[in-house]
Formats: sequence, structure tokens, C-alpha cells
Amino acid sequence: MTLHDLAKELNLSIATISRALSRPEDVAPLTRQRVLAAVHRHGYTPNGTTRSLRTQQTRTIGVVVSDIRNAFFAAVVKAIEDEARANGYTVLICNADEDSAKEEAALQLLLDRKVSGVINCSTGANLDLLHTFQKSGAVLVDFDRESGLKNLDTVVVDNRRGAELATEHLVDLGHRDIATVAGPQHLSNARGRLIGFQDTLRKHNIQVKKSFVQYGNFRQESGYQAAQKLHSLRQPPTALFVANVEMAAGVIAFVRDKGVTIPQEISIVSFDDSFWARYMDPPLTVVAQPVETMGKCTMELLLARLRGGKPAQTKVFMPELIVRRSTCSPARSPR
Amino acid sequence: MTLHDLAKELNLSIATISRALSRPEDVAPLTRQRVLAAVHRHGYTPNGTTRSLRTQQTRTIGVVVSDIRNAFFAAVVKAIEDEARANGYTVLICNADEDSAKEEAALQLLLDRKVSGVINCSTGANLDLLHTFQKSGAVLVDFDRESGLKNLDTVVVDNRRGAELATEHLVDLGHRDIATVAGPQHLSNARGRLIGFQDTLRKHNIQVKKSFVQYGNFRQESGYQAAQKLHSLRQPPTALFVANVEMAAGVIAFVRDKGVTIPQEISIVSFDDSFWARYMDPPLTVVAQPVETMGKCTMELLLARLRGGKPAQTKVFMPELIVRRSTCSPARSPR
DNA sequence: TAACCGAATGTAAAGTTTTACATTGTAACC
DNA sequence: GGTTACAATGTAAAACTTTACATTCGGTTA
Repeated sequence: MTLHDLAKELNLSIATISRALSRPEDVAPLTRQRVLAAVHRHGYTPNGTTRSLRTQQTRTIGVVVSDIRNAFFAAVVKAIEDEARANGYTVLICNADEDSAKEEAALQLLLDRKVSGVINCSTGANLDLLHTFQKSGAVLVDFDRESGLKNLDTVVVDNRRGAELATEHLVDLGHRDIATVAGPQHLSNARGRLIGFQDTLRKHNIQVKKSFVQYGNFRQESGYQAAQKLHSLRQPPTALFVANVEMAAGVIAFVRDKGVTIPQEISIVSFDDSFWARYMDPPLTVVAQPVETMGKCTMELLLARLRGGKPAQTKVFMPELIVRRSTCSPARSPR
Repeated sequence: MTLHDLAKELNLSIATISRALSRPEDVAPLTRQRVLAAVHRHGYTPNGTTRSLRTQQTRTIGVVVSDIRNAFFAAVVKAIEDEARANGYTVLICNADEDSAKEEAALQLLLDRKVSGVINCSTGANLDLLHTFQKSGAVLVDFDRESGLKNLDTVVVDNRRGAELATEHLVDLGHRDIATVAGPQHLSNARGRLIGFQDTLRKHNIQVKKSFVQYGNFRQESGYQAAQKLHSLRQPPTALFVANVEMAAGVIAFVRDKGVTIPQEISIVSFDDSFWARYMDPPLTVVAQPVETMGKCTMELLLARLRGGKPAQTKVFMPELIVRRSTCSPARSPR
């Protein structure tokens, strides 16, 4: 059922039908009624594809996240979507799995679809594609990580500060053998978290052992492996700062497999909070990001940009340490 | 940058450019090379919107779920998306929040977008809209709940069996005062779970008290409220079967707020498993669904349907009881 | 009554791609 | 050499909507 069909049925021109739907005041009341009745009778819906073609805008925002099952991203996406929908935009979610090839595929898809904007949790690769986006007139926003591109809005948490908060907390408890499961260093957030960790230790004159810095890829399995490596060390750490929830999940899986007790044998503090962190055994001490606010803000910036005007800006949100029970003073006294 | 622009630049017709990209063998090797070079040089991407218009297919599948933050749906969506992408389809995710008005908006959006198919976790309202979909030629699949429509593929878990498993487990432990936090009864899965619960109790000659059946809406807050009501009963239950994870989260939040101990004071078994359930305090006894398999299967059915042929079918998956430590025998002896 | 006005409706173009059909040019064959 | 055949490319229509501009027609004004 198209405008054409309706026009024929009602003996009107397609223009009149179109107008009856989009600018009711431009059409005689009686005509409008007839049109509306027919539309309803046939369950007609304008073809969004064609409208996009004609109006040259898809009113769609692409969001590239690493994994929608990750509670952090799920929450962000929800916030983004609510805000988008409220403004008449649709959100297209793509999983990149922290894999630059998949990210490329996702971006290519969004490019094909001529989205109005992209919220990118970049792997840092694919700069060329992102650049193509900008040239195409799409609005780009970096979220969670900085792609390194110029002239785009950026929404991040203060990663160094978050790591400081976490590390400081461990040091305060008396730990000296503190390790970290860091994220991939090509990501700005992972770098920030590692630097915050290292700086804090140095500030307290604690040597940063190389073996105490394990690198993961922000995904669960890598957390498991990192924990494994740390555990097999001659002198394992008494405390651990994990750079994101997913890896923390992996760490916890390993620790449980091994029967290591938290926090007595190892204190754990992780970046990112989630509903479950609170009810875990033991409840997890975490560095929480204001997820909903950040998601909403991201979309607001994007929409503002779309409406034109405003120059690009960077919003840095403050993380918060939530002390629960996965951290305590070390059993063996510090050397 | 459009075909037109490229054509002008290369002094070819748009048809040739189009062919060079979509059916390389129909074009002279040299020409193809020239085209490819230009395409690459300009970062040209065919306009997906227009292509959809021309080919009359969007290669997009809409998925309507209640909340993407719900671990069950997050996992399902991931599985669906992977399978879709592997087959050249894009997935459009919509949140309905178990709210029929929001579901309507979501379906309307998908209708506008002329999606090729819809995977619907229906609230059961909006049958008319779903019907419009079918008339429009889109393929519909019911997931998790049955909309009641005829002639569509359906993927569900055996809800009665799941509830039986859970309830039987509680009865076996010696519980007689068993309550349930049921889902909204207009949803087929919620009905199945309640019936399985009731039948099992009856089978064991246990009276099903009215006050022991609390109804929630499958969302967290309603779990909290239901727990509250059960807790305030003169004679509270010693065991509880919760009909989904989200409500279980609410129940746990309440139970913790009140300082009630699990499982000593109350045994809890919930529908749906998640990574965290295992590491909670105590680890949660659950009825698990084969989430990934179900998600993948759903998409496979949909794609098969899209390719034509196959009549609609219903796949019922078997749930599995995973006993962890949130259930034990009751402290007070059964009356 | 002629001229004009405005409301209601119609006409047609544009947006970009795909593809059936048409055209061109060249090589092969008799 | 003229016909055939085929490969390469071109032409133009179609997909459906929005919208600038054009037309129609009843009524108002001088």
C-alpha cells in the first residue's frame, strides 16, 4: 500500500494524501478525514526508506560498542536510546567485540546506512573510516575512549582519577604488593587507568613491578588469564586493581576456581559498577561511573551538534569509589 | 559522492559503475579497476537507503525486547545479531519495557522502516499491529512469549517444565510454605511458569495459598514489592520461586535490605541464569535456558522463512535446573 | 463585471540505485 | 565482405515520498 494506491482509491493526488498526513492544516478538513480513514483502514505507513531518500536524512544514530552483554554498555545504550527516541531518532547498535576488524565492518555498515551520527567506543583503529564519516557530514562522538580525531564531541570518565581512587584505597589499607589487570594500551581509557595506577604507587614510593602489570583486552577470558598469571607468580600480589567489569568477571571466575578467598587472600577493586556487584560474594568494591548521565549527555551533545552551531566539546565525568567488601588489609604484613 | 559523480569523473555511465561494484564479471577488467580505484579514492559507499528502495528489501530485522539491560535479553540479542550479521542482515533493537504503549511505538517504528522481519517478545497487546506486519509481507517470529497469532515461528522454553523443576526442587528439600513471584498473566511464559508451579504443589498435596502468589511485571521493582508483601505476611513462606531474573534481582535487593538470610530463612530459586548468579552471595539456584542456542535458532527460523518454503513451526527448548546455594531445607519443620 | 485573492488540490521533479533493454563495436565465420 | 554473435557500455524506467510551483475555482472588492 503506497500513497499512489491511496490516491487512486480516494481520487486524489498523491500530494494531497501526503499533505493530509504531514501538514494537516494545508488540506480541507473533510479531505483529511477521508484520507485518515483510508490510511487507518489499510494500515498504511509511509515508507521510511523513501522518506529518508527524499529528505536526505535517516534520523538514525549508530552506536558501536564492544559487547552489549557488558553491563556497562548495556546501561549506556539504554540511556542513549531513550534520549534518541525522545527526539525522534532511531539507534542502530553494533557489536565490535573490541576487535578492529569487526569494528570496521560495523562502521562500514553504518556508512552504508547513511546514519546521521555515530557514537563510537573506538578501538582506535579505523581512523580512516571515521574520517570518511566526518567528510560525509555525519556527526561523530567519542564515548568512553578517545579515537584521537579532532573536532568531535567526547564523553569520558576521568580514568586516571578513577584508578587513583582505587589504588589509593588499596594503599591506604596497607597493601604494597598491588597488581593490576590493565586494558589494551591502544585505548585511551586503558592508558589512563594504568597511568593513574602507576602514578599512585610511585607517589607512595611503591615500586611498580613489571610482572604486576598484566594486560588484557577488556574481555572476560583475558581477565581469567591475567589472574592465572598473577597467581602463578612466586610472590603473588595481595591486592588487585582490574580495569573493567568484564575482566573482573574473569578474574573472579579464576579466583573462585582456585578457591582463593576474597578479600583475605586477595583484595579486588574493579572499574565499573553493576547491580550485581553489590550482591556478590563478597560485594565488590568498585569505581563507579555515572553511566546513565553519561549516556544521556552523549546523545544530547550529538543532537545539539546535529542541529548545528555548538563547537565540539569534551565532557569528563567524575568516577566514584564505592567501598564494599572485596577489599581489606593484607594478611601478611607489608615487607 | 554518488554513482553520478563517479560516472562523470570517469566518463562512464552510472550503470557501468554500478555493475563494476555488484557484478564485476559483467564489466571489462580495466574498467573495473578504474572504478574501484575511484571508489576507493573517494571513499564512496552505495547509498543503502536507495538500494533498499530499489530492491524493495531492507535486509533489516527488528527485535523487540523488554529491556536490553536484562542479562537474558542481552545474551539473546547478541546471539541473534551474530547470526543475522553472518547472513548479511542488520538488527534493529527496540526496548519495550514490558509496556504495551512502548511496544506499539517500537512496532510502528519497525513498520515505518519496512523491516524484513520481526522477532517479537510480545506483551500480547498490539495484535492488530502484528497483523499489519504479516499483511505487509514481513516475517514474524515469537520469542520467549507467544503472541497468539497464527502462522508464525515460535521459539520458547518449556516454561511449565522449568517451573516444575524449580518447585519440585523446593518440595524435595522439605518446603511446604512455598510462594512465587509470578509474571504478568497476559504473557504466555508467565502463565506457564505459574501453572507449572501450582501443578507441582497440587501434585504434592500442598495447598496453593492465594497470598503466596504475588504478581509482578517482570521488572526489578515489582520483585522488590512482591518480596515486601510476602515478608509482611503473618506466616511468610520458607521458599520462593521467582519467575525471572529481573524480579529476582528485586527480591534479593529487598531481602538484603531486611537482613534476611538466604537460604536459612528463605530459599530462593529463580528462572534465568546469568554469569553473576554463580558468584552471588549465596550463589543462586536457577532454572537456566539455553540462551545462545535459542537466539541462534530464532534467527535461523526467521531467515529460513524469509527464503521461503518451510511452514511455520514451534521450537520448545528444555530448561535445566542448576542447584547452587540459595536453596536448602527449611529451618522450621513443615507443618 | 473585471480583476484579484486565497484556499484546495494537482503536476512534476528530485533523491540514488538497480536492471531490463538498447546500442555500439569488434572478432569470427562462411 | 557481409553477416552473426558476443562483449562492453549506455539509456531509461522504476522504486515512493516530499515539496516547489502551477492550476482551479469560489468568492470578494472596486
